[in-house]
Amino acid sequence: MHKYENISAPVIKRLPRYYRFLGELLDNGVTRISSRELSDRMGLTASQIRQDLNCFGGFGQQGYGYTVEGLYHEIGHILGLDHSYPAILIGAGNLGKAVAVHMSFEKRGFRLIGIFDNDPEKTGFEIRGITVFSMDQIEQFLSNHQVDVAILCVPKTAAPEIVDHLYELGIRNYWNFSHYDLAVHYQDIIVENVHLNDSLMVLCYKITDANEPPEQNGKRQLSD
Amino acid sequence: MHKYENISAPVIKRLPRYYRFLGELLDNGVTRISSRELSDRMGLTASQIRQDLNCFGGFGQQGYGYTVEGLYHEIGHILGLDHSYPAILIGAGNLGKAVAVHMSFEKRGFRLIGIFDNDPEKTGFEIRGITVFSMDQIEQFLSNHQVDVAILCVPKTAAPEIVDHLYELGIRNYWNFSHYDLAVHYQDIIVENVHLNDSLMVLCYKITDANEPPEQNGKRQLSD
DNA sequence: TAGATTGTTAATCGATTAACAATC
DNA sequence: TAGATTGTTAATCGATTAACAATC
Repeated sequence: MHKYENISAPVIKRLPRYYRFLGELLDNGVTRISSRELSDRMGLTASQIRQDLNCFGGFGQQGYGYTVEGLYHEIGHILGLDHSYPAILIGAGNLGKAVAVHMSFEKRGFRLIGIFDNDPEKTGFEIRGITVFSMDQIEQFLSNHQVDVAILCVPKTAAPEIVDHLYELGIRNYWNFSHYDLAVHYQDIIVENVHLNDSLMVLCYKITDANEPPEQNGKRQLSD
Repeated sequence: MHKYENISAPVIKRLPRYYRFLGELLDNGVTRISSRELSDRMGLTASQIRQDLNCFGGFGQQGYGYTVEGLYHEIGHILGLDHSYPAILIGAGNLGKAVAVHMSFEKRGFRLIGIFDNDPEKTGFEIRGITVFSMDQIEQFLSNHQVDVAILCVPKTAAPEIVDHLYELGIRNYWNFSHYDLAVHYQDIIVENVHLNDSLMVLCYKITDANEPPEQNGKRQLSD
């Protein structure tokens, strides 16, 4: 099914955005679209869209373009959204709670089946219909449930020990909100990082750079 | 002060990570470090570190390396963390609340001075010592307070109208958690996106691709 | 001084854009 | 058939890596 080797990171990162735009078009009742038209709406080149799509196969038709619905589902399939990887959330603080309540895991290839926290004050409560358990109970939980992914919403300081434990118990896929650099410490794992602090600092850079320009020249840098 | 033009997006995105690692070294009492040593710890090349840093100036010393503390502060300054840009948060749902409570704005060049939400059920409460106001009160608030940044934690459906309003009131910098594509609609703004759904889908891709390999070959793709 | 490591130039690699033949 | 638009190859552009002279 998935036979895609050597797809570059930039291409992979663009897929969700294609998916989003195609979903909107679908909602608006648009049935077909050319790479040119899509590129105009998304603010990139038609060439890039065609190159990106052709990493995975020829989904279009010469002289016609792409079927919106077809392409939408193809990309969803490429992304693997038709899976339902069982995931557990570690850390039921503000961020963890927000992630648990906020995300549509089911539409994104996952399902949340467990929530754990070290703090006794936080255990026992229900979030999204899931009871928050103590970290001590993870091992037992994992022996009863297949778990593919751990979502790390713990402070950096707590992360090393927790990950060490999870790794030992066989978890190899991580959605990492902590600022612990997982990939540096473990080689055979899959990590997707969400570093909010980093993002905020990048924003700070952009604002600072735009507002304190060199004397002769007030150009903006519109990167990303 | 900030005289950095044409710094590429990849370089800018790496700066927070340098800052993070140097902060750790500083905490651990390390006083000097070579590009080689740092590259080993971070999992990239020494060449890249030297190239990146030399976009902004020569912070090292031949034969010695870099002073950890000096470089840490230099990068903090490059990022603009010594600012205190006043920011308002739009949307006090789970995500907005988490962002408000969770982030150390002061360490990242910002300060949170206002929170707004459309839902009357959410207004009146205090989050992080800040009373949540109704969206109707934004205009008045902005006439009394300098605000540089809006943090958008609103649903995609609500975003266009809200941004239209904020833009009209002069807000040009956005930390965007909504899935509304700001940059496509407004050209003269600065946006830093946090698209959690996109990140989750990228994780889904990576897992799917690693677990359903081609017949003859189970190579992993360790991108990013 | 000799050793180490930077700053910087040159070489390589990869990603994006342009062009166009294939074809619906 | 003629027009349109893809899939794909070639050209360009940019980012990363390697090399080395400068220098602390």
